[in-house]
Amino acid sequence: MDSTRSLRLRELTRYPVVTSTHRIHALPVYIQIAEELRQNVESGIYRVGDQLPTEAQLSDRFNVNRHTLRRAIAMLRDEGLLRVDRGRGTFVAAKPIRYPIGKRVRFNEALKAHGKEGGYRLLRASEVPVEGAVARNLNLPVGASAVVIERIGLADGQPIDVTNGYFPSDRFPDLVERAQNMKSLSKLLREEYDCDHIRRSTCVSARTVKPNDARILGVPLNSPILLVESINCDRDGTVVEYGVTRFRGDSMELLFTNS
Amino acid sequence: MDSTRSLRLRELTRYPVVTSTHRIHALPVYIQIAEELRQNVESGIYRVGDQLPTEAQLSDRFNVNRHTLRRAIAMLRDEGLLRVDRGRGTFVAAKPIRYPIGKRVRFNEALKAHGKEGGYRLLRASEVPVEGAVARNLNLPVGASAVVIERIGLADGQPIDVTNGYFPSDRFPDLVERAQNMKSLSKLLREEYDCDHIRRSTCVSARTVKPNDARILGVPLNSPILLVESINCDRDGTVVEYGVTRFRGDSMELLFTNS
DNA sequence: CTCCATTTGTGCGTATGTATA
DNA sequence: CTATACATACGCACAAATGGA
Repeated sequence: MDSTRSLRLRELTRYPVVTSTHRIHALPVYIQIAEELRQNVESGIYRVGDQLPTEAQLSDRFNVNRHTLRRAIAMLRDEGLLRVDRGRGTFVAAKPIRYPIGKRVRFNEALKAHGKEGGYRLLRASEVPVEGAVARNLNLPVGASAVVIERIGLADGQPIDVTNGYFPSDRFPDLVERAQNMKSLSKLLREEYDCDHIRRSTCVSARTVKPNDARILGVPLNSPILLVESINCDRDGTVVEYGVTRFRGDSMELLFTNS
Repeated sequence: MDSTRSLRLRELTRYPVVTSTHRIHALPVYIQIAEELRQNVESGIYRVGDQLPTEAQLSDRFNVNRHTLRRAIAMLRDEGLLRVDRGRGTFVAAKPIRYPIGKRVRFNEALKAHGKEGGYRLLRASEVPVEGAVARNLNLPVGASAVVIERIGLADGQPIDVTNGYFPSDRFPDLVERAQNMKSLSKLLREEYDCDHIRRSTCVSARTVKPNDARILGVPLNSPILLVESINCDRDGTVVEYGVTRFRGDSMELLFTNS
């Protein structure tokens, strides 16, 4: 049998009709199938969360052995397009939220670009004495006072990240009280404290989630997270926030562009 | 017993002498101890890889209960400064390599800044037909030819990352052959192909390592990695490389700055 | 709870086309 | 040319997980 034949598609009406205008001949069949399925997802035939036909059905539709089809599925699973649940089926994976990192901190805007409703849930707002990395990055002596604001970032109600933001107490008087009912932190800083809140540096590494964060984010233990340390400044360059954010690794991408 | 007393240090000559100029009074003892130890590490009294005194010795030195000392150790362990091996001891953890992400791709320079010798090991250089994300990002039709260069990034001989770089074949003729004995990829592109290799965008997410990468990087399965997709352009803005890099999460930080 | 159908995961054997020495 | 190694594809069987009766 010819192992590099092109696809012979048995086009069943029950399944999305496949375009046959751009037939590919030289590529392995499993890659051709992956491309077909990718197109099906990108063109909206299968939408996020949808269950794909079973492996048996798909291998029938593409007229290939189940192994061949599984290899195509595996490719798309590896690149994050599909999610395969043993015993349940194959589903279109939720696209990771792409968060562009620029000078401004625009979390809600990034979510809206994905058609999601952003939001925060305040866990804690209190004054603490600074130490370690917090003291160092805020340029405060150890033991000085800072306001820590711990909050969960939500996308359509689902937890996406946990952030501990540290603000120098003397720059932001009464921040603890004012943070209680805020809707947007950027807005609060801008309107109440005349602070522009510009991102100076962002340091990214990968870790495994800690038990407490796993509980908050609703992910299993040993899940990967993006650990992001950000230093945000005022217009005059003084540091106004040292933030430590733990993003869910599976549903978040940080995009840095050189415009 | 006063839980917020300051440190009363029994300064033993066997241990590094502690500065007593900046006595702190209001902070919890375990934080004061953590600050002391952090200072000890930062000032070079304990160096990377050194074993700290045992918990018993340290609790004796700081005149506190072992539980109090352990809490200080835990803080420093959680923030990555120390590494605690059950049954062996406590050690100063290797500092993560901070890799500044700018317009230019300067991996070796980043390593030299950490006093490490950079290097590459070529795993594969071959021509492949493109599909999926590679085709999309290189703006090539599915099935077109690209050169894939798979290489391990080394710091002092230790694997730090695995990168698959995809280059359009027609822009880089004979790249497969020329890549065999190259020392620097940037240099090769610049000198042989008159290509400037400027970073356009960098997309970061966190994943768990795949078995093959775990073997290459020498990390256990389920370790977190930084998955970095980068798109690099020529002077004229055409895409010349689509790269997928998997960094060890524990020993690498990516630093993005808004200059 | 057990039982069972459905669905994905894994292993082995076979065959063929492609690339290389 | 042969010999070898590798990638691709198919067929069959069973294990493991899920979910409903």
